[in-house]
Formats: sequence, structure tokens, C-alpha cells
Amino acid sequence: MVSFPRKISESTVRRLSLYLRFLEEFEGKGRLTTSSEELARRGGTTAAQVRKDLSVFGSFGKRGLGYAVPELAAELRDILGLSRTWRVALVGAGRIGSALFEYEDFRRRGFRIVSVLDADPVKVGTEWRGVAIRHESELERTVREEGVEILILAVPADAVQKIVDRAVDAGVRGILNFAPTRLRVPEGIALNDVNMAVELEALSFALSNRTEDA
Amino acid sequence: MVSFPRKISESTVRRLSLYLRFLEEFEGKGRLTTSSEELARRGGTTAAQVRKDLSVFGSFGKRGLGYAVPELAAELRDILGLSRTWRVALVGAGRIGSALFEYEDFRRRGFRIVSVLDADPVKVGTEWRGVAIRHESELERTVREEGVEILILAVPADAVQKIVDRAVDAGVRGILNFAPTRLRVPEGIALNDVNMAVELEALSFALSNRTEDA
DNA sequence: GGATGTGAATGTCTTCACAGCT
DNA sequence: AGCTGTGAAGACATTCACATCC
Repeated sequence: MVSFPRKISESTVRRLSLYLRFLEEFEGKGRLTTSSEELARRGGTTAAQVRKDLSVFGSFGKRGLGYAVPELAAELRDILGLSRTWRVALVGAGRIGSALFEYEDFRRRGFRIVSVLDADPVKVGTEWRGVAIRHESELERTVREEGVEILILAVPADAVQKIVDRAVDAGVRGILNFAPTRLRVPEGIALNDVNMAVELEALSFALSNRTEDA
Repeated sequence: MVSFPRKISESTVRRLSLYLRFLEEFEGKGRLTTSSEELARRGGTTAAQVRKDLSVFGSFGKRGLGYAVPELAAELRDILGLSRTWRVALVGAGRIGSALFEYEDFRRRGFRIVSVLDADPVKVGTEWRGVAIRHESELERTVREEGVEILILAVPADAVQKIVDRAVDAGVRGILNFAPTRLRVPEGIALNDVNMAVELEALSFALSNRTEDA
């Protein structure tokens, strides 16, 4: 709970998350300093953008020298709320759900999937790496008992809004939605959509309209 | 190959893709007309935004009446390049790859995965729904023989850049990247990243900094 | 009357360019 | 000298508001 100035743009936050990834890579290689220029190159942006992004939160560099890698990484982890673990429930034990459950990057970053829920009675009662798959009807109880703060939605599409409403009532504060639907959430609940079809269609658009040459 | 004015913003394209989804839903229900107001409500934006987005490409509505659902849907499919099928190769037959392979929305929109490639000899030679899993070393040949235009990258992370370079050389023109790395592609190649870790971290940031009350 | 299409106004994000530390 | 931090300028995106047409 650091409390920051004004409104911070989504794109700034996404870039910070990228920078952090690079910094951790540098840490792994034992590199001690870096520069806005280098982070920009790796992140596909400009040095000025990197500095602006960071300047929203403070001054972390030394003029003439650059940034100390471990220090800046630690700052970014703090800013992004990654210096703690988050208790996550996964709804949907299908293929996407399973892929997300195994996704190493989540685990490494402190997102701990403490519960998996599904509507399919065949799956309910089995378990994944020691996490029991429970029936969707137990959503509220699970959220409360397990102290779930974040919900990952990996279900085909329809009844999703109801699940969200119930989860929010039970105390969930953030939702990562993979269902191709626009969800309504109350003020104050964080929501992020990952719509893979939209991404592919954006590609298709780009390929169909190569006008920018000539 | 319709060729449109100026530079069209990424966000406009993404919204069009959303609108199309809603229109198709309406089509399914037999609804014949809609309005910018309705599309906006469904898409979480404003009516003015919807009209601006569409106006970049033409005038598809009737003043006083709104938009004809099937006509507008057809226009959007044209604009987005979805009136044809795209030949896609999937690199990575792991969990994410498998989830994407089965993803109904891709199939329905005309993205046909004609080839799956993996580095794991155990997987190579098996098949998914009639599509043989080939060894990654056959990438170039596959791209050429199968006329692959789009590559979906669902591999853990590292050697990804090399795969991209080879694929581009062989003729691939668009890439949907799920690996948490920033890729370099030549001018004229379309690239889209889906970074799920970044999305989760953006949530974590939002949850850690609820300052906007008070 | 009612909803579109669009210039003009506003708001937001990015880039520039340079003063200020190290 | 080198690289950050940052106001100011510029580019881009969204919202407003209304003339236009069905």
C-alpha cells in the first residue's frame, strides 16, 4: 500500500512489468547496472519513455551512471505489488485452465493458485498437483475460506457474468478474464481481459492492409 | 486487399473485432438492426467512439435508424480480413499450444492450424485431430509447402527469436507470440504479443494501489 | 423524431531537448 | 563527459455537440 500520485496509465504499468522481467534476467547474469537506453532497446520503446515511466514513481537512477539492477528490480516489485504472494482461484479446469495452472511465470511471481473450480462432475474430486478440483457451486465458500483475492476465468463463455458477481460478493477484488465476453464489475474491482481471438484478428487486419509502404 | 486511409490505431482495430463478435451474436438471435449506443454498451465504450471507429472505414449506418446487423457484420469481416481463411502454423505442442489448437474461436474465424511443430521427439510423429506434429527443424519446409502465413508461438521462451527469423525467411507474415519475450521482426511483418504474466501483474498493481477513492 | 457522421475541443500519451547530478 | 529526470511541445485518441439525412 504505497499510494501513488494521480492516475497511472495502463501502458506504463505494462511496461514496468516488462522492465522488471529484463532486470531479473540481468540479475541472473550478475549484471549490476543498466540504463534507460538498454531497457528501452529490450522493451521495444525509447529511453525517454523508460525514464518517464519510472519518474512517475520516483527517482531510482544516478545521473551519469544509470540504474542499479537489484535496487531497481526491488522497487518495481514493490510498485507492482509483487513483494507478496497473491491467493488465486482458477475457474475452469479445461485446456486453457490447465495451461494456466502449469504456467511457471505465475508461480514464480507469487501468484499462488490455491483452488481450482469446474462445473464438470467428472473433474470435480480429482486434483492437480495436490490442489483439489472443487465444484463451481463452492465458489463463495472457497473464496472466503481460502482468502482468494484474484480470480482467473478460463471457462468457455456464457454463465461467466454470474460467476463474477458471486465471486465479487464473496470478496474477490481482481479478475483476469480469458472468456471472450465483456464483463461488468462494480467500481473498485480490477478487471483485465485477455482476448486471444481479438489479437489474432488484429493480425489478420494488419496482413490484409499493408498500405504503409510506398 | 481493400487499402484504407492513413494509419489506423490498434485500439480501433481491437474494438472492431469486439463489435463483430456482438453483431454475430445478434445475427444468431435473428436481430436485424442495432445502434452505436447498443454496441457501445456491450463493448464498454461510448456511442461516439463506436461511430468514430466505423467512420474511419466508411458510412455503414442509416441516420435515424441505426445499423443493419448482417451488413455491418459483413463489412467488419471484410475490414478485418476475415472473409477468407488463414493458414496458421502452431509452434509448441505443450499445454498452451494444445489449448490454442482446440480453441474454437480461432477455427470459427477462419484461422486454420495446418501444422503443429515441436522440438520434443516424443511428440513428433503423433497427431492432433489429424494434424501431424512435425519436428521444429521442418519449419521452413512446412511454411513453404503448406503456404503458412501466420505463426502462433507457444513455446517456453528461449530460442524463440531464431524460430521467428527462420519462419520469416520462409515467408511467414504475421506472428502471434505467447512467449514472454520481446521479438525483433523486420519492417512489414505483423507481430502481436500476448503476455499473460504482464496482465496478471497489471492486476496486482491495481489491487495494491487503490488510491482513487476518497 | 431519431440516430448517424464528423469537425472542433478536450484529454492523454509520447517524444524532444536540456538543465542538473555524478 | 555521461545519463538521468522533467517541463514543454507534439502526436494521438477520445469526447462533445450538432448539422445531416432517413
